[in-house]
Formats: sequence, C-alpha cells, structure tokens
Amino acid sequence: MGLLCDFCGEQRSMVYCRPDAACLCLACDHNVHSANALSQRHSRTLICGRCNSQPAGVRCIEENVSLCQNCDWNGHGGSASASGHKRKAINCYSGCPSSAELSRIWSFALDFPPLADSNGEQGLGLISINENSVSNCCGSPAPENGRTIDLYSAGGVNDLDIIDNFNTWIGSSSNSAVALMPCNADQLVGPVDSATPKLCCTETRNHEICKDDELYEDFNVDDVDLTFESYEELFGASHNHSGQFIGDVGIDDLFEMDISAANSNCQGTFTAEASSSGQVESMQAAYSNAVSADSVMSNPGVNADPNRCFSTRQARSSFSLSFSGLTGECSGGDYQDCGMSSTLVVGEPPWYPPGPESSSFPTASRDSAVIRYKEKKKTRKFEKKIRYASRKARADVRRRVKGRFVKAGDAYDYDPLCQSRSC
DNA sequence: ACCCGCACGAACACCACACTACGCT
DNA sequence: CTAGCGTAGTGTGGTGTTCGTGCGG
Repeated sequence: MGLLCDFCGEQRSMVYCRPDAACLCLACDHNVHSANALSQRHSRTLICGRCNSQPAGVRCIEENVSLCQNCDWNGHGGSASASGHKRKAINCYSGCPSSAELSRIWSFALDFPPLADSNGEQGLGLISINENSVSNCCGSPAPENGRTIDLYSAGGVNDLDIIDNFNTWIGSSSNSAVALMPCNADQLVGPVDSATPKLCCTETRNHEICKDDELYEDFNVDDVDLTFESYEELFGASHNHSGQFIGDVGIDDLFEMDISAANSNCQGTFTAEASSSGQVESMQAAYSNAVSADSVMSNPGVNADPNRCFSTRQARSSFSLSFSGLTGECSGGDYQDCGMSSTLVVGEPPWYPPGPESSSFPTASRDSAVIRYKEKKKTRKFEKKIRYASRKARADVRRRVKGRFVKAGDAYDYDPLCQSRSC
C-alpha cells in the first residue's frame, strides 16, 4: 500500500508534485493545481510504485510498475540490458488534466478514478492550452504566436503518437505550435527506444536537475568550457545582432542556426544530426523554451535591447549544457552540488538517467561514466585557488584589526610578520 | 507531536591596497 | 602604432556577524 495523500491524508497518493514536494492523490492533485495559474505550472509525475515515496522516472513494462531512479537502479541494475526488462520513461505533466486525459496519456495506468474538471465535467478538462502563447508543458512561454500546449508526457505512449494526438486535437491551424521538449541528447542525435516518450518538462530540470545527480557536476569547467569568450564562439552569431537575430530572422531560423552552432560547441554532445524533422522540431522547441524562460522572448520590447543579450546568452549556455551526454546515477540530494544555473535546463526528470540513449543506455557507457565520475569526485578539491600570488603575499603581510586590513601606519592588533600584538 | 532555546557550522561581509585592465592623450 | 598616464575595478586573508540546521528539554 502506498503512501497516503499529503493533502487529504485519506486516498492513496499517485502523483508527486516536485515544486510542492508532495505526494497527492489524483483528486487532490486536481484540486490543488487548479487553484491558480501558478499552481498549474507545477510539474508532476507518478510516484514510484516500489518505494512509494520518490517520483517515478521509468516504467518497467515487464513488471508493470513505475520506478524511481533508485528503485530502477536497484531492480534493473540501471539498464534494461542488465535485467532484460523493457522500460520506458515517465515524464512530468502540468496543468489540470482530467482522468480521461491521464488515462490516455499514461496508458499503463488506465485505472484512474474519475475526475471532474473545473467545470465539474468529465473529459478533457483543463489541459493547459492557452491561446496566444506557446509554452512547454511547464508553462514557460515560447516565442511565437500559437497555443500553449501543456503536454503530458507518458511512458508507454509513443511520443510521436502523443504529438499527433495533440496536433490533431488542437486542430490544423498553421500557427499552432506544439512545444515539445527533447529530454536529452538521445532525442537530438537519433532514434532511441522506439516508444520512448519525449515530451518533457522544462521546469523539471529547472529546479531539480541539480539536486539528485552527482554526475551533473561533470558539467563543470574541467569538462566543458563554459567561459565562452564570445557569442560567436558558442553560437556562431554575434550577440550584437540579437535583436535582428530574433526579430528579423524569425525564431525558427534562429533555432536552426543556433542548434547547429551548439552542435559544434558542446564538445561532442551533439555528435550527430537529428535523424528526423520531428527531432529537429523538438530541439527547436526545447531551445525556444530555454531562450524564453528568462522572458527574453516573452517581452517583445527586449529584442532590441542589447543588455538583455546576456540573459539570452546565459540561457543558451544552459541549454547547451542540458544536452550533454550525461550519465547519472541519481542519488537524491546531490544536484545541489551543481553550480549550474537552475533556470534553463530542459529535458526529462532528473531522476531519469539522462544520456545519449535514454532508457536503453548501454551499461558499458554508463559504467565508464560512473567510473569517470567517481574518479573525478575523488580528486575533486574545494580548496581556495589563488589567482594572484603577489596579492596573496601582500595580504599575508598586511596588518589587521580584528581580521580587517588597516591603513599603513594605523594601530593594529595583528601583525602577521611578527605574530605578536602591538598597541 | 510540537515548540523553544541552544550549540554548531557554513556562508558572508568587512577592511586596505597592490595590482590589473582599460581608455585616453 | 607605441608609450605613458589616469582611473576604475579586482583580489587577497583573518575575524566578526548572520543565518540555517540539528538536537535536547
């Protein structure tokens, strides 16, 4: 028996809300997250069916159970090949889906109790589709006209099916844009698991990616040079032209250009071209989210403001990071070690092992990555790094009062040279 | 179970000034 | 184009302060 709902304390909790850090039953999930627009942005996912406490990242088809990272790792050894079990990723959703929608999207969990939408009706309910703005499933605004689609990502449902369903559902408007989020590099470089869902939640990574996976520290400057000296270096385009860049070229062209640039600047992260137009679109959509997350895109007035280019640049830097081929054992709490900005990371939930091949990530690759990580962690040093020895030498001999530097000639209580107090 | 006070550790601010980077002549 | 000068900003270490966390009553 799983945990009880944190809200009502009566029903069995089924979904985990990361922003609230709460386990909720479907009814309370619906009630709580229909309260306002902000709460609707909360990304949720299923609860691990084994430990009943952690958000699930994968669905074991063989065992018909949703598993968190730890339970998945314990049960499958971290790879499908190790256990022979076929697994699929479970991603997050936001908004206020009805039970019918949940059932349709999470096809493996068809026994959702009926839920009434905000109007008290069964059915589609709130699925977070807003006219006039495009966003990913977490509500981050996407750049262009169209509709906001809060996509429900689901294990067991082919992502393309979901896309098709949503495209069908939202109609045939040419302006409608489905903001699909590529979860990680595997979506960008080629087909993965044939049924791996790739509708992701930016917010998931935004706030959680750095919390659970020690391996994310491999992002540090030792491995990836983040000190991009120029905009061109990173994206092959001058930031001075960002206004025109965005305004004139159009967001789609922008994506194409920058994705290709990022492809060449991420130290092999983007080692192959997306194998299908759908993946390219996913990349573009993800990128749009990364850029828009800091409101650069959402504010039409900022396009011409060069000062905002920094934000855009940061956003893109983070974006490029998010697709690095990380492999990770997701042990809770260690994302906090990661100094990476939490603002603009995109993709799958962090507890799901990211990597070039997602759910079918090769054990050997993972093992090597784990080994590299452990070695690096072993040699990691947090010692202070002296950049200017001359300044250190000066500070070492400088007289102080209660630790503070004092003017030459002033009374002091500590002289590092004589190690005795004066005055 | 809850609240309060205490202890402890981490993070940060503060200080002067040599040094660096940059712009201008 | 180079050299010289002026100016603003940076970095350095020991100590005090602030803040968060854990623990016991």
